[in-house]
Order: sequence, then C-alpha cells, then structure tokens
Amino acid sequence: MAAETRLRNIQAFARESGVTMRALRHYDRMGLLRPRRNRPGGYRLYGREELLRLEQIVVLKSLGLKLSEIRELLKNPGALPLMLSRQRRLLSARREQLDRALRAIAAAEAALRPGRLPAWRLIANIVREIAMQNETNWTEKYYSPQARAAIERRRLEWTPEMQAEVSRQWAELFADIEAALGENPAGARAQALAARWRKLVSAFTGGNREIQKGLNAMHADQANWPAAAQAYRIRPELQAFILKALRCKP
Amino acid sequence: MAAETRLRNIQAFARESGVTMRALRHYDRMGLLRPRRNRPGGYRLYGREELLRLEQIVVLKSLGLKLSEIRELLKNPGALPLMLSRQRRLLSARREQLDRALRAIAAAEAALRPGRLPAWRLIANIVREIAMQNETNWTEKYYSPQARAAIERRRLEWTPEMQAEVSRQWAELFADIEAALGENPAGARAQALAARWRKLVSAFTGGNREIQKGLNAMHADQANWPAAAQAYRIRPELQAFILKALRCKP
DNA sequence: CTTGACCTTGACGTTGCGTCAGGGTGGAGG
DNA sequence: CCTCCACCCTGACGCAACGTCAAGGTCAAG
Repeated sequence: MAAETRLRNIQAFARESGVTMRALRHYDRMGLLRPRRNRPGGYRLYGREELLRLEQIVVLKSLGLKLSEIRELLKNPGALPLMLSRQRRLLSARREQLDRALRAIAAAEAALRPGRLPAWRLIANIVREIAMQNETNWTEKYYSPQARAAIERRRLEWTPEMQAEVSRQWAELFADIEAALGENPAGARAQALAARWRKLVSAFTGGNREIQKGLNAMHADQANWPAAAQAYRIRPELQAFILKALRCKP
Repeated sequence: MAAETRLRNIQAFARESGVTMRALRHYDRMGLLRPRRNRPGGYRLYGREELLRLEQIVVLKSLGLKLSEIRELLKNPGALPLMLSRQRRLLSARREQLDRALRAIAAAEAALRPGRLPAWRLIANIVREIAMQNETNWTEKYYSPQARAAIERRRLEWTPEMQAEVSRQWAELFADIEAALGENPAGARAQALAARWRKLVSAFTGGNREIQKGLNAMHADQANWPAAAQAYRIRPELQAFILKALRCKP
C-alpha cells in the first residue's frame, strides 16, 4: 500500500510518454498495459513501472510487431530471438517490395519528365516492365534455367538508377516508334530506331545468346502470354513495324 | 449491343487476372471497376476492357496508392505526376522507418547471439540507442547547432552494418561493465573497459570536440531527460563505475 | 424436377487507434 | 451547500482492403 512517488492521471501520463490517451485506454482494454485503478471513480493511475513497460511496448511496436504479439512477448520474453528473426524476414520482404515500388515510380517519373509521354498506357507498361523483373515464374516457359540464372545475375548487378534509366530509354523508344509508325521501315529514321532497339536488347541480355533466344521465343508467342502479363505486350502495330525495320539490315 | 468476344463470369476472370472474387466485388461496389450486368440474375460479366482497367489498378496498388486515390486518378490521369511524387516521398519515408527497424533488429540479434545478454532491459536499451540517432529533437538542448550538423553528417556516412556493429559493441561493453561492477575501478580490467568506452565514444563523436561536449553535458544531466528518453539512461551504478574508471587515467 | 456448380447480397472480423456522444467525479469558488 | 469546469469513464462508429461465413437465387445437365 506504499503510495508510489508519482502516480499520474491518464492525461499527464499521455503527455509525458507521448502516447495518446486513446491508445492508452486501448492497451488497457486489450490487456497490454494495465494501470492501477485504486481511486474510486475508476480513474486510471500510471506510475514508473507502467512507464517502463510502455517504453518496451513502443520499441517493439516500432519494430512492426502487432500489439497481440507484444503482449505475448512480454508475457514470455524467451520468445524474443524467434520473434526478432521472424520480424527481420518479414521486414526484409516488405522492404524489397518497397524498393520495387520506388524503382517503378522513379522510372515512371523519368519517362514523364521529358513531357513526351502523356499516354497513360505507356506509363503502365513501364511500371510493369520493372515489376516483371521479379515475376520470373511465368518466364520459365520461355527461358532455359541457364538463361534465367544469367538474368538473375545481371539483375543483381543493376542499380535502381540503371534500371530506371533503361526503363526511361525504352519508354522514349516506344514513343518514337509510335511517332514513326507511318514511315518506311527501311528508311533512315526507322533504321535508327532499330539500332536503338538492338542496343537496349543487348543491354538487357548482356550479349547472352541463351537469354536472347528466350526473349525471341517469348515475343513470338505474345498472344499466348498469361493474362497477368498482357500489359507487357508490345502493341501489334508497333511490333510489326519494328520487326520489319529490324529485318531490313540483319 | 455487339457481344464482346470473351465475356467471363467472375470466377473465370478472377483466375485469369489473379485477383480474388471478393476483391473484384469490392472494386465493383466502391465504383473502381464496374463490370457489365447484362445477364438476368445480375451476374457480373468481365471483358477485355475490364481486364485492362484492372491491370492499371493492380499496378497503381502495387505503388501503395489507396483504392480511392486510384479511382480519382483513373478519372483524372492528369494528376499522375503529382501522385507519383507524393507517393515517392511517402514511400521513401516509410523505407527509412523500415531501415531503422531492421538496423535495430540486427543490433538486438547481434547482442543476443553471444548468449551474454539474456537481460531483457538491455535489449530495449540497444534498440533505443539506435532509434535515438533519429530523434534529434530533444538533443537540441545539449548539442550546439554545429555539433548537430556534425552528427548528422556522420550519421549519413554510416552504413546500417556499421551502426549495427557499433550497437553490438556497446551492448557487449555494457554487459562486461555489469559483470565487473564489484571490481576496483583502477584495476586492469576496469581500465580495459574504460579504454573500450573511450574508443566507442570517439567512434560516435568522430573526435569532434563540440559533439563530445554536448555528450558530456547530456550525461551529466541524466535525471532531467524527458520521459521519452528515460530508457536511454545508463543505470546509475554502471555510470558511477565507469566514471570512476575513466577518471583514473585521463 | 433435382442436383450441384456458380452466382448474388449482407454482415461481421481484422488492426490500431481517431473521434464523437452521453454521462460520472473532484476540487475550487461563491 | 451548490455550481462550475476540468477531467475521467464507457460505449460505439469509422477507416482500408478485403477474408470469411451465411442464406439464398440461377443455370445447365441428367
């Protein structure tokens, strides 16, 4: 019954701890942090002990743990190592996802900046193109295991900036092809486009024949791509044009 | 009224698009993707057009946009650049937060691995120590602007691995001090601990006098730290011991 | 006509609180 | 003693993006 030195009401405690009153009441109800309820009228009273526990809660919450998990962990601290490694894996995965999104945004912004691509559709394609690099599952159909290993190696070598730059170049190339659609595929401009195309392809394949073969097989089979990949497709008229241009000068 | 080539029921469409039926119904109800409802019986029918729109939705969702934002964006594509930059900033912030959490976990795991720190309290302290590096607000009281700028510069130079490593060393040092509490502060072991302490401090300050002065002021004033920072505190007996040891051989 | 696969809407659960709404408590001033 | 005002309490709904039943229509085949 020794009255603790400093027992505070919920408002004062909230101010000092930086946690809102609502959150404190929430933690109370769910059994995560139970203040004392000595006073008549049912007032919550928080002391030093509660402050310490709350700080542990805040730390664990900042690691992305759910409140229920924190509750169990505080009940049984022995589970800490497991929790940590589980959480590390989870956060790593989340971070990868975030990085992909950031790369995609960077690429899309790069493509928008020159003002040459107001076309909504193309933006979606750029974004996809990057996302594609991770969704290797459905490419199994077209790439040999060696080719996929090579792709994976190359992907690891690329920085996000390089990926964004390449995506930007593809976007520009598509825009330019679109603008040149009516021209003669053997003409100078079309041939310049074909050259850019070859350069970008070899940037992706790294000169690897295996990869190039898979890429060709894939493009020849566009119509049969799974629905999820439809948006990666090159529009038929663009494809026809660039194929003609590429065949002019092998 | 020209019947579209391939109109699918919701189940088939869900399979092909990789989006669950529940999600499709959700998108329908909230006006994000409205399928046709020609058939009697009120069946939802999805065609090629819906597939394209759904793909755009999926892409934007993968960028972390909320469904309501996507709806507005598809209504008004001109807002795309703004949305992208807003989203980039948001995701960057979220990534920083994630990195901090990951660093904290790495440090905590490193401290746990040697099996020398079963003490729950110390773990919390490590975690805090790292989090501290960002919460510079309350350090304004102790550090001069120049010192804070220097701290910020040094923080940017550090890789997450370096931060984790330093945190691990602090944790080990605290554990060793704890174990040596009863010994003579002038003895060989205590002096070795003092040396490690000095090395770690100078690793943090980078030899900068300004920072060191602020750090000293801070530690001298431990009792007055704001509540949110209480967990960073060095336990009094540890502090007393290490101070004695440090003073032995200046 | 029945069966079974497929479809519909409705409603509650999840997570961590924000935000009222309606109503008690407690100490100070009149 | 009464009143006032600051402070406290307990619900209860809302949000985001669906998961997960539940109860009940629809459709093609046998």
